[in-house]
Amino acid sequence: MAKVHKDAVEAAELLFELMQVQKRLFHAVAKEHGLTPPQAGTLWILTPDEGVPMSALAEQLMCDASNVTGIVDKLEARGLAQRGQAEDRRVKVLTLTEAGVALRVVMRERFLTPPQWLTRLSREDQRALREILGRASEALKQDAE
Amino acid sequence: MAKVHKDAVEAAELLFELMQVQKRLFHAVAKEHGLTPPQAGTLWILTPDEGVPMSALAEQLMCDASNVTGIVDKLEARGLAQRGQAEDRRVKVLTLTEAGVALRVVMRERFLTPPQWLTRLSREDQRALREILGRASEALKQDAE
DNA sequence: TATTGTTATACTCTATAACTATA
DNA sequence: TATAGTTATAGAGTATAACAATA
Repeated sequence: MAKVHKDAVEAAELLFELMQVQKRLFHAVAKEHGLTPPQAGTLWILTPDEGVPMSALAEQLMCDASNVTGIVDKLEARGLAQRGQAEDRRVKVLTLTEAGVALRVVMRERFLTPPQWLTRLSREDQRALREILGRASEALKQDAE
Repeated sequence: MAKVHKDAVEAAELLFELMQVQKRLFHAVAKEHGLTPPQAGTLWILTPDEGVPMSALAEQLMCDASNVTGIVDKLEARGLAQRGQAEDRRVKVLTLTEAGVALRVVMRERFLTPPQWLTRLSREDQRALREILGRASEALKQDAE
């Protein structure tokens, strides 16, 4: 087993700490719009571009497929999302309604506005952070293949 | 309002992506030990050193104080945590049992072992990441004061 | 036969409000 | 009066298992 560098351990701890801050923000933003976290998560996952099968949504929400039925029912009742038919007639694809797209934009803007702990870093730190996380993200995508 | 640099926005997006990976891991680790996420979160928050009031736990778990009662009941039933009396006799302080401390150690080791996307970064990137996140974390603490 | 989504069920989480015991 | 924790209640999330429709 490869030796894990001390910097990696400390970076992981710090990252966990900052994740808590982001999690708190996500809860707050969802609540502002009268959404529960899984409902907000669904709105986050759905794109204006293409439909998402129920099963894919379940995987991304990290829950059983049976739960997705109820969550989507509520979004559909609020007029934010809708079920559609796919080529394979067993599959139902989810899309956002116009209202859903609009709410998604608002939430994303609110949530992706960099938090203060990030904007207060120097320009150089911001740039370095973006580059390093970008490399990490690339490595992650190669794993998935 | 200060201009937000593009690097900050992209870093925030990348951070969100990596958070998903960590969230998935947390769910998995909790499940491995037969704990629900809030139960595992409580085990994470409690320390071997000092007791934590129920209200403080509720704040950290981001839920109403009334929920904490049931969550702690379950941990107590499993012999992982226990309620104790504080000086102010209205307050109940939570502490970990021996078994609770042991399980906490196992979970923390499993969770804080830096993920592959982090360990595969170069030594230089790991060090820079640790330093930058450390500065961000410091700025965060000053906010709280 | 296998897969997708749904339904049924039971348990957990969650917020709100009312209650108790302290302060 | 105010605060910490509990209880009661109702709604939402969750996993498991069984089911219908489709492949």
